[in-house]
Amino acid sequence: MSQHRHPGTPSRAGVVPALPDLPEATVARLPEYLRALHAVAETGHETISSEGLSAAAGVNSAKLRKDLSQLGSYGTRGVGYDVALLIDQIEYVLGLTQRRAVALVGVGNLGHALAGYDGFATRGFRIAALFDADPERVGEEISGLIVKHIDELPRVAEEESLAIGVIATPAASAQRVADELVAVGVTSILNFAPCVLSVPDGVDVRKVDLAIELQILSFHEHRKASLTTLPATTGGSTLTALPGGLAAPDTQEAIGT
Amino acid sequence: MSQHRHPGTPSRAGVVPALPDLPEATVARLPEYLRALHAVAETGHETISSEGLSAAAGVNSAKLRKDLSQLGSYGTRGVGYDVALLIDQIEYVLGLTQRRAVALVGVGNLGHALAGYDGFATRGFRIAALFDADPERVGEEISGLIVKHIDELPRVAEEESLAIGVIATPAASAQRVADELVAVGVTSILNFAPCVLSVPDGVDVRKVDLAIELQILSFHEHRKASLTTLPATTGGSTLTALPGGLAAPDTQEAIGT
DNA sequence: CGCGATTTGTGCACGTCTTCACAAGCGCCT
DNA sequence: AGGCGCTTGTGAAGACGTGCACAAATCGCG
Repeated sequence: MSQHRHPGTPSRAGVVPALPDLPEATVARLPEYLRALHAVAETGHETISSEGLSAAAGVNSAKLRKDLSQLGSYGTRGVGYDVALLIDQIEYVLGLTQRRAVALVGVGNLGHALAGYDGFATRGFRIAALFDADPERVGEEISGLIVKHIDELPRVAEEESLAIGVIATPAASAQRVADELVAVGVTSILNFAPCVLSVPDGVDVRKVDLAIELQILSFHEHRKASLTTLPATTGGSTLTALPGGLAAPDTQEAIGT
Repeated sequence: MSQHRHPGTPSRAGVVPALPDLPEATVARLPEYLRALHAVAETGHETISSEGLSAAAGVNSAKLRKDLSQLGSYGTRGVGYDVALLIDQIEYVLGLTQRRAVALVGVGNLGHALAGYDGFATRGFRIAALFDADPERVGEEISGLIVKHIDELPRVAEEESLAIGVIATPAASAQRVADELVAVGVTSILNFAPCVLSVPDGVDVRKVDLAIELQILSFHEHRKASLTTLPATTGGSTLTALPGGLAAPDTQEAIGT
């Protein structure tokens, strides 16, 4: 949908800087800005201030301005940013002007959901093929796509231009799949398997581990709990507060694999 | 499985520091160390050096040592770290000595997968209840749990001690669900909906946006592509390299909602 | 018992990221 | 035309995170 047509685009509108190497922190926030901008666009506003957009994106307004200024100066002082123009710029910088093909490997529990996740389709990506190593799953249809055997990866990679791969296999298979993806020319991998992948230079890997996210939250829960119970009791009771440490968790049950 | 019994635990073994406020960056890595440690434990090694563990966790060894030193000194110079002891310590710091109950709201595409994800169960969490607002889904059984209507949240929250909530609803419902979770005492939220949540102070929110991860990868793809094509042609051809900018992506199709 | 090999724990320097604060620029109103 | 209010873009300072390099500590062996 190219409904973003900035009204009075002057002659040199749409000029973008020559992909200056943006700070990673900035790159990681651009997609969030983009999402916020689409939301703003739907409300009908044609411009938005850094204050308004930063609120919608959940960041500090100075940080947002600095981030956007790295793309070039697309704001107007006293007015704000042109929503449609900014959307175009960010999409260009992120390389979303073309719909990128993604290969998804592993159609187990999580892979199944990812294959059906419409957020990929609506935000610049197209799942080009589904793969699995389990012969039982090959042939199955998932949201309009037929699951292929992983051995067909090289053939499919030739037909489509596959640059991005998503790994949703068990950890034990992840490294092997990664190697195969790299072998057919994939240079970006999104890894959902709970393990570290080793890849050659030039290949980017991002990892998403759902359990890790919960464990980080668990830490904060633990901290909040120890903050509210410890200072309440002066000497400490439930968890004995010694000058140098707490009672050992030795007797409690440990959790693990 | 409390099979981690460090052999010769001296009298004051297991003493942990009183939850010093660790740097966020360190906290975010501890779960990764924990996962690597479990992997090492399965190989039978009783101790591991910072070099070996850092390789398994995919980080710099100095960083790992500094991280671990913040928990207290649990390594032995010349030897390394006691695997079982370190597992206990990290699990304690992360608050994983108790299996935490988690409420999952939204059993659509993604929520369905999360409900069946065994990584939660094996790494310290228990999905206590599933909720959805759609009456059609209420009553459905997913991996042993019956989906309840979101209105039953307060009742369930009283029975279980719910401190962590996972939101896997569409973005439009996420804020409302967050408010309801906070209302029943949830103080940590893992948000899969592509939107910013506003919550009171003291409530932690972590966000996972699958499309954003892909968009970040897309940026790097874009950059890699412009690096390999641009320097090849001196003056720039495909993407005209002007002193201040490139040709506009104006004519190309924009992607978005 | 002493020595060398090994590995931890950390001081220090460097780079990155964040935030404040404000000058410069823009549009609108009079 | 001029002034006023609003907003961007950025300099500078500080907080934070990273990685090197090395002293201190421990073990094993002769």
